[in-house]
Amino acid sequence: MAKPATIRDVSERAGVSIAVVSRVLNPGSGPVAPDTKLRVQQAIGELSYRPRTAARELKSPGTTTLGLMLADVANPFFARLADKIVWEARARGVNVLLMTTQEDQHLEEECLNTLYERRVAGVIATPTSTNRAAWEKLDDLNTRVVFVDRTIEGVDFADSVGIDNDLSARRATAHLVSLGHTRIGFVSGPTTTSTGRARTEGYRQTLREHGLDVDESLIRHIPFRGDQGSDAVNALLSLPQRPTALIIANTAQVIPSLRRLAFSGLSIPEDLSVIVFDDDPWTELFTPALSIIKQPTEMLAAHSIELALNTAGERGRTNLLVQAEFIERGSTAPPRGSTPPRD
Amino acid sequence: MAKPATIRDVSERAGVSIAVVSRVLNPGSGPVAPDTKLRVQQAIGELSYRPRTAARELKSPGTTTLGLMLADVANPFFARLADKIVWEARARGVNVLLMTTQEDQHLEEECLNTLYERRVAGVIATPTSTNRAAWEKLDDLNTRVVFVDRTIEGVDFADSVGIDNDLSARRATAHLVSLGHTRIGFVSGPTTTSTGRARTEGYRQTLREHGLDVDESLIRHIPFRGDQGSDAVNALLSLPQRPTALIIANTAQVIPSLRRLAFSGLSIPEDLSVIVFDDDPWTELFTPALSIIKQPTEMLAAHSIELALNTAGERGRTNLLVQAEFIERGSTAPPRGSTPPRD
DNA sequence: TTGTACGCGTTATCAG
DNA sequence: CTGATAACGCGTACAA
Repeated sequence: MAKPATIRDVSERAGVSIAVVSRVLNPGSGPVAPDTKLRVQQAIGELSYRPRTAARELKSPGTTTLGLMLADVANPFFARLADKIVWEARARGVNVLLMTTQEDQHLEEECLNTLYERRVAGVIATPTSTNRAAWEKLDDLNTRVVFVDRTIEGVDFADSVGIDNDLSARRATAHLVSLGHTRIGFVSGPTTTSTGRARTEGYRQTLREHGLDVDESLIRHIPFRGDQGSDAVNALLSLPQRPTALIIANTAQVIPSLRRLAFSGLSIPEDLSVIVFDDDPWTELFTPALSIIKQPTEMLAAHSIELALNTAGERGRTNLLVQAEFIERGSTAPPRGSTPPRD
Repeated sequence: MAKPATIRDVSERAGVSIAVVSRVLNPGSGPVAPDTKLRVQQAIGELSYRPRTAARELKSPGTTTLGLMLADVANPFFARLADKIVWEARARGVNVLLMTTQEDQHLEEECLNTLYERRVAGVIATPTSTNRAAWEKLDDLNTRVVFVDRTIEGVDFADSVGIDNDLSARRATAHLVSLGHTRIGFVSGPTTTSTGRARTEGYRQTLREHGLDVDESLIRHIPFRGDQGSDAVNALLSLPQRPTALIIANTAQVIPSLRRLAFSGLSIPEDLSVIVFDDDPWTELFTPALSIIKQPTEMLAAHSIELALNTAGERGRTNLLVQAEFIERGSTAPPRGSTPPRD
């Protein structure tokens, strides 16, 4: 009920001017006599005074807030990312404004505008669309923009941090090929996304390098949101020559895909080898334990923060690719016998 | 590089005063001639002007920001909650400041101070400790405080939203009893938490109502963070008379617990029936599909927001308990044979 | 219908 | 070492 104390209240109580109080509040901004300082601190304590952030921000051009714009926090991968980022940010004394785009261009633009209005110090985002104008305004503000996990083209002032998608897909594919698989289904993200494209490319390349044909009907590009993983798996399993192995390179679709697999009656890995891009702990609890591509969430978070809060250096100059680990568990094995599946 | 336009720049370009621009920006705050309005809007467009949030907040006592203080966003339950809350908040034009306490009193206090300084409109939190002084300062600000999922005592001005923990535990326990189980292990949260206590109480009551003894050695209270679920399960299985059923009422410990179970060689549900408090999609993919207590995340989120943004009504008057659903799947069955386990 | 002038809480400048 | 005062960008009485 009582109005919060202002810097003026403190100054009066301590019998000094507001300037002195400010200097006590921001050490290093000017000299203060030891005993004066003590009086001020006491007054601050008694009034339980706290400087108002809004007023502070009004003066200085920047803020101590970071924008975190993710596609979807319900996705455990993004959730872990958010957790780490919030943690790292806190350690640096900055707060995180969380927004979700739900993979929607329109929402994304709205978020970008809000972030602009709030003059956030930096933005860490999983971009959904090339919203040139909106992104550019942030650049005008000198705001650091860091793309994490994905990238978009046409925004050249943004730094980026992600995993080596191409290499990750290569590893997964090569592993299956080395086991003897020749028909490998591949479920990936939309071709409009950098991750969707890079992973598919790694897959294609690896097959070619091993002298195998690339059967386009084995590749499925599906959205991150929704349940299309189920349909995609269904389609793959209904192929005249069904695949003997499957790579689910769309993390958001792992669960729907596996749900469909469970209904198929196929046993893993005897009938079908499976590798998923997902390092959620439950993948180890699945029967059989799933072979995975594990994304180093902490690394992604740490690098993102570093770039987003780094005032030095040119913007858009850094494009980090951290390696994802392939962990072999029980869901991958040589194809059944050496006879191809009947058609 | 170019400094962002201010309201003054717009007024000059449109050949009007800043007051008029402000009125165009905040419709309803005063009359504006149609053609003037048009000129102003055009100027705004040309300069791509956006009012600065910090300056806005300085005037009005409140803000359009909501504080979301969760224990841990890496926990999928909280992640889904955050996702929904961010979504609902956006729909109401408010932004969400995300913070995590990691179940740490000290961090919690730090967060509360930050939220105070920022004059957030409301706070939705999973409280960790009774930090009377810090919570009270928010109350002085007239800030709505809503506890979600958990509650603490001594903060009587806070509203709360959670599931009916007592009833949920009763349902789970009753189900197992009705199947014929008499020795039911119970893994719950710390006794210092409202959820930990309520769930355990529901369990105890139900056993008593059915004329069964409450064997305290079957009850394990473990922290939310860490991997103690593994040890707890280990201890329960090592009991002279091991339980024939297990309720894991500590969502954060479900995975560690199940991991330990997987090593035990026990088959579910033949050797051990299992019910978990967790509605993550993977619980359905587990073999066998897990019987669960499903928390209605969307409801929790919707109610929380409603309370946190509701300026009307007395604070601390509302304590919502939404029902959690028991979903029977494949992990529960009558105990093996009718003979009690040998001792 | 429009413009002027002030206040919001803080920090920075510059004179004492 | 300290104090008065001018910004910062926006909203809003109040005057024109």
